Amino acid sequence: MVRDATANARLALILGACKVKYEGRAASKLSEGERLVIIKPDGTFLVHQSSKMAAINYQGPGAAVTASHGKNFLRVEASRSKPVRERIEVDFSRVDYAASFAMKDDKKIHLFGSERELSGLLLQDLSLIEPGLTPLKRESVLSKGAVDILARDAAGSLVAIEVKRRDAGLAAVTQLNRYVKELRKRKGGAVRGVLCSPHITANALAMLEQEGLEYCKFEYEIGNPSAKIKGLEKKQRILGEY
Amino acid sequence: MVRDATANARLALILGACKVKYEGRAASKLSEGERLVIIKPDGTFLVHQSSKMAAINYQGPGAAVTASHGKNFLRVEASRSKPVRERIEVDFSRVDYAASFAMKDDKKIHLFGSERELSGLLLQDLSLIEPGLTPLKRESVLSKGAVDILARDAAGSLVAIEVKRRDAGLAAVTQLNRYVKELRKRKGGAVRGVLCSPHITANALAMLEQEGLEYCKFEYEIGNPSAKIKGLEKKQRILGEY
DNA sequence: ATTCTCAGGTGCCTA
DNA sequence: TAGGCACTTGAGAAT
Repeated sequence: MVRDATANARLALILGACKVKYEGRAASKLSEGERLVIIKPDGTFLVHQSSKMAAINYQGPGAAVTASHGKNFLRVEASRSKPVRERIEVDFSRVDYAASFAMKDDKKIHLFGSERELSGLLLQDLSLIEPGLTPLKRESVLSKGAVDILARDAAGSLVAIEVKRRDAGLAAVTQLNRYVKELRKRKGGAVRGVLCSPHITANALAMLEQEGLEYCKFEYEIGNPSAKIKGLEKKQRILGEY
Repeated sequence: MVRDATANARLALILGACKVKYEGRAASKLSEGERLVIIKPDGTFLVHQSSKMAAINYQGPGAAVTASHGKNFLRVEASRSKPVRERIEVDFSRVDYAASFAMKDDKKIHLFGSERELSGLLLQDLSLIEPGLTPLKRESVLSKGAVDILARDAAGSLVAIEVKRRDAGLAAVTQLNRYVKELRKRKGGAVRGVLCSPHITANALAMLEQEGLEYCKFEYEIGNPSAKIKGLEKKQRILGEY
């Protein structure tokens, strides 16, 4: 069944008691228990336990799957050579269910409320952040990463805006700081940095202020087929250093 | 079947043609196609397409699953209220397979080669990084995050060591930089920062050097039941600023 | 409950 | 291919 499934790009399901061994980027051992093994038409190989979202062992698209069996056991293996040589070995002592299915699905998901979408909404009306802001560029690529929004303020300063769809933490602040520093070095002149998110952690806010960056809180509502910026609240700072 | 499975903490599998709608932290729509729906005993709800590792729609442990049907359709819903109110709706126009299974598995995976393990190995012999290093603390907690290893060098300087099990990028450098800056502020005196990883990106190395931090490359081998540090190669720097 | 970091992260996109 | 980053990130640990 497994051989037929992999040969004909069908979905294979195996449920039963098994041990699992993995060696590759890391290594793992999982002693006997009941698990669900999923082999997708594209070679994706998943071993699921009875709880949690993530597969406990896995192999990405393109894995080579082989199966062998004796009188009282079934062994299924999955291996690939990229990103490194990896191998999963599943040894079933008992199979409760095994079958394969054709599975046709070329549909792509439409996701609303992504950071990219929010960034686009903000770009359409930068006055929400501050009056007098003129949009310059979206996703402006620097040598290290890309600024979500690049704008110019009423005083002529460059403004780098980083958007986060959820909590902004320390990483968001250092990320923005990197962009601002590179822009100052490359373009010279005054460059401001504004972090926009629905929430920021206390540590992140402290660091942000210490670095001379600014924060702008916003809320959004996920409607259909899009998201809406509901409100903005600017954390005002005295910008003496500019 | 679904009701029985959720009531008795059994695994349920449904395979068929369906549309999927999601609304919660974000929102999504997926038009008709053949998918595999997995409902785990703990409430985990997964919708898998025919390719890729990740579930295209999902709900974590604790989701409430309900099912309803008419003559020509089956609707399965999953919802939860944390972290926010969320809901997935799967509408089947055709069911190819549906069944539930008991699934007992309390085994925990043993993983080898984690960052924590590597960090522990390095701690056991810091001379691998540099002669004269004395271990002070593992996972030393600062106000913002925790340093992997804290040590003192031959000259009496504090050394913050950040370990990455694979590629170190810009984020790793800013992370280490944060720790070093906080240690300098809190403890005063000379504080060095060393990033240890098997690989570092060119940008990250440039930034690291510009910030006055150091890099130490290492390789490791995943044996069984553990990992071994194979070799280390120190990127020497003149530390005039200390 | 908040915040932080790791993950065999995965997946996406761009130079 | 390499690198930078978002993700309905998930999951765990510490405060």
